[in-house]
Amino acid sequence: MNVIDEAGILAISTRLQRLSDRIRKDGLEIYREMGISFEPKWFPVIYVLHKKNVLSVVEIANEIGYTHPSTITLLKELEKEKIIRSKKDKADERKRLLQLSAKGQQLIDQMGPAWEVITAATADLIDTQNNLMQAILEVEEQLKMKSFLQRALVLIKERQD
Amino acid sequence: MNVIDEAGILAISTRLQRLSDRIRKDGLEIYREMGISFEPKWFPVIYVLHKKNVLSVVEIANEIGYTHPSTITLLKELEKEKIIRSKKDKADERKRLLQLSAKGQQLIDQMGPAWEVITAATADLIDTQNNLMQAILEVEEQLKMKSFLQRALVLIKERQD
DNA sequence: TAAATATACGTAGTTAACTACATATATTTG
DNA sequence: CAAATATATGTAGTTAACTACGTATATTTA
Repeated sequence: MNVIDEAGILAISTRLQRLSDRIRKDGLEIYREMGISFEPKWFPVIYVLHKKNVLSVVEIANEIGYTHPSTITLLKELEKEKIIRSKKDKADERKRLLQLSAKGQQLIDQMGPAWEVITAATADLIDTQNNLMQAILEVEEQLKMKSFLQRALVLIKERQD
Repeated sequence: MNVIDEAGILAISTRLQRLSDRIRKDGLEIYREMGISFEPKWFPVIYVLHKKNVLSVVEIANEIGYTHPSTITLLKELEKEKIIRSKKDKADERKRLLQLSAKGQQLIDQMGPAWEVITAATADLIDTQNNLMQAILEVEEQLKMKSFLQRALVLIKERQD
């Protein structure tokens, strides 16, 4: 990956994705290694239901930052696995409310130690001069202030003058 | 995305992907804004052929860090767009050699300014206390020394003792 | 309060990467 | 030098996200 490495900042999106992928793949292995039948892609949904108890489809989607169709696909899988269950909201018939099942609760208990391991291993991995997690947080702050596109548009405008 | 944000380091893979996606989408807009008909996903291939002139399929795949089937799909698209062309390697009949076409070269010339803008806008975006590009480089170095999985396995082993 | 709009959920199809497998040519080895 | 192995390319099918669009219910407004 010589050339992409040389391209540096210009290929930052590709690099971020590559890194994400690598970490996710190893994440799957870690769960396996610890005897937990769990897919990393389920993490956001499981985690949010663990923290918030009962949420609707769109609420979950917003919390985890996915679109609702993607979320629905995940929810279907998790319901099939009997990790979560759903019921209609009586107050608002449009809504479907999701929560962890007993099996899901058990899974959470099992996952506690795995999460500790993953957290510690990640902390170990990113403990460098420029901390990756901090960098992500800082860039997300920057994006809140001004999007990447807006920054570029300013530069394009400057060039035209 | 409150909860995922709170999960912090535990959801780092999700965060990296989200960031990559956001930058890529704005990247597409930047090219459009500058009147260049170009998709960000083509970048790695175009860039490597710009730098190295003539390469085989697998050489390109290795350079850009994708699998060869993914690379073949990209090459097909680019050939259809007449941005690159290919010929058999006479010395090794298994190989197909790729290079930029005249149209591809023109595209490169057009893209120079866009790359400058993207580079500058990215530099602006990630110029925070913990520099994202540096953090990526450092983590990649860490991974070379010891994979994420290996780090986790050490911790799992410690727990068992 | 009927009509217009907004919200919640769902389905269908797309995208951009992947893995697994197949085939052709080249290289190495018994 | 024939057989085994390695390399290069290609195809088929999968995955995990997406966008676009449709329907049902709730809310707002003329």
